[in-house]
Amino acid sequence: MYLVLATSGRTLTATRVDAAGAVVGEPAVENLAAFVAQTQAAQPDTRWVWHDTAAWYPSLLEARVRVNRCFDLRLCHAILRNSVFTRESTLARARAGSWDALAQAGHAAPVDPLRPQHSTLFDFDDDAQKVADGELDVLAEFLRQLDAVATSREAGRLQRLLSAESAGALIAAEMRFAGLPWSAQAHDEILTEMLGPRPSVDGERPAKLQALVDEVRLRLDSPRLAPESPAELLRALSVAGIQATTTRSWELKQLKHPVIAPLLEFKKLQRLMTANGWSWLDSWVVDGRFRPDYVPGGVVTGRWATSGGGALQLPHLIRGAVRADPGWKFVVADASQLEPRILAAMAGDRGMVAAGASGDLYEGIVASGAVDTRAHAKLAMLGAMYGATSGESGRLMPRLARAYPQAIALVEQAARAGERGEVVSTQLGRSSPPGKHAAAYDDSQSPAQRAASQERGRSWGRFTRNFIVQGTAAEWALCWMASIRNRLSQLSDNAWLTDAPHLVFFLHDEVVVHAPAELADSVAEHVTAAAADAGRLIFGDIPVTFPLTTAIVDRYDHAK
DNA sequence: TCTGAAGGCGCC
DNA sequence: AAAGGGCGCCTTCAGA
Repeated sequence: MYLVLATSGRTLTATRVDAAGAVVGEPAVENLAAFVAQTQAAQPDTRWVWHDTAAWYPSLLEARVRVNRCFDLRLCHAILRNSVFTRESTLARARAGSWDALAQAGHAAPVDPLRPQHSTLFDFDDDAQKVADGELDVLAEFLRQLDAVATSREAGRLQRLLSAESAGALIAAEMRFAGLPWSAQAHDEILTEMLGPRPSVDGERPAKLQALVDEVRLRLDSPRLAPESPAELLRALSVAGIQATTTRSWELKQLKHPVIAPLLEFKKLQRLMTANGWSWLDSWVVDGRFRPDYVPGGVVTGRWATSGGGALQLPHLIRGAVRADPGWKFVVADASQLEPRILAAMAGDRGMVAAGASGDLYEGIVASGAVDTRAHAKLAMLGAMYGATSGESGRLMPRLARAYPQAIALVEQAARAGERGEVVSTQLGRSSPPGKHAAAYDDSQSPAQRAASQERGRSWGRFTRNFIVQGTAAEWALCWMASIRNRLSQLSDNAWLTDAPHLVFFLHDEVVVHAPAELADSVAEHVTAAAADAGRLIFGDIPVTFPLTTAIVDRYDHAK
């Protein structure tokens, strides 16, 4: 049963819709949170339909009401609009409209971490709500989406994708609500240890950073050098007789000169301070919690993005600041070699699936005799999935193609399709954006123009090659998290979200659950079982395994 | 003085 | 060691 929520003027409407898309009731709603809670108590499998989870759900969570299942029309519209599986649908063939604008806008507005994103449901300053009120017909859009799925030859896959995408939206809102436990004191200790004490004057360098600057200036005989300026640094290096074309660390690493070591150290610490230093701490950690702004579906491949706080780039250097509450633990789990396993399963490559069965896919590839070392196996796989053409990775790739012809053929086909300007799709039916870079042979082009156009085509081919793997891995991760969420809420039997085990962090192929210590073992078992659930949801019963590395720890940096 | 591109680097 | 996919964020720097 679906319940479609919408605002009309200042009133709230709810429309009950059955599985076939027929309207079967319009219950009156006085208080949304109470309505949701009561409805779910009577019918736990109700699926709430709304235009944007990020607009509706935070205020429900503030009222201590969780939603079991939802249908996020904004995210699902973006999928159905592009998918080759719904190409012929009314929804896909319609002219661009306000739902496309909403999907495109995402929720790009920067978020003030000190305040919830939407203080009330009727905050008419919010763009998404304005659109909802003025131009979006929520019920009509929902029926169009149901129709697009029902008329598709791949309705089952799409249903699973839309359901996983929507569950992801709920999880993102819940993780932001709960926050990642963060010790500001531990963070400050890390910074103090590495950089020196926090300067009392703004703009002043911490002692250890200043000492490195002094040493760099001395070694380059350049007393006023500002080493954070690439242009200045390049000039100073040149004067000192060092031939560098850029100031990138990996290029500097090749060079032999007394300035290189302190310079690299300076760059590392400078990066730490500007990206995750004291000012980051001040703006993103409040009351012992880091609340990043996740953006589900923010990447074309279906991966999540973030729009503040940089949660998906959290450096290993500061993960020691992530501390479980007293009496609680973190259950940290990451999927081993997720993308190669996804590729093996998508291609139905029995050899590669078998290579992964023992637990370490790369060792399995070595054991098959295709390459000689684990490092080479990894390099060759990365080359296959990213489209390496040169270097060691490019040289190793052909050996992989001989050993695992089906898996390699799948990514090669995706690359060729992209080069021809065609669309490719993930396992559940998220399609790549239309290609603009089909290699065209035009006699009027100069050889240089033709070469440039071919390179654009190849570049788009590398994108589509990677798209099918990265996108399907993202689907696996969404299914994994959705299953974890379901299992955890059953485990905790109606306890409120943050009083029971709950997801607090997600990083593409890795999750962190914050759990009371006595439940940690049980949570770890459910997280492992959920990985098997995800494999079945996406690939059915083929015998592919998705092993996890799991740890129960007090601090995130102790997980590996 | 503001804005957008580019350099650089963190994560997967 | 560093070619190949996807990002976000901070800084510098050039141009309006």
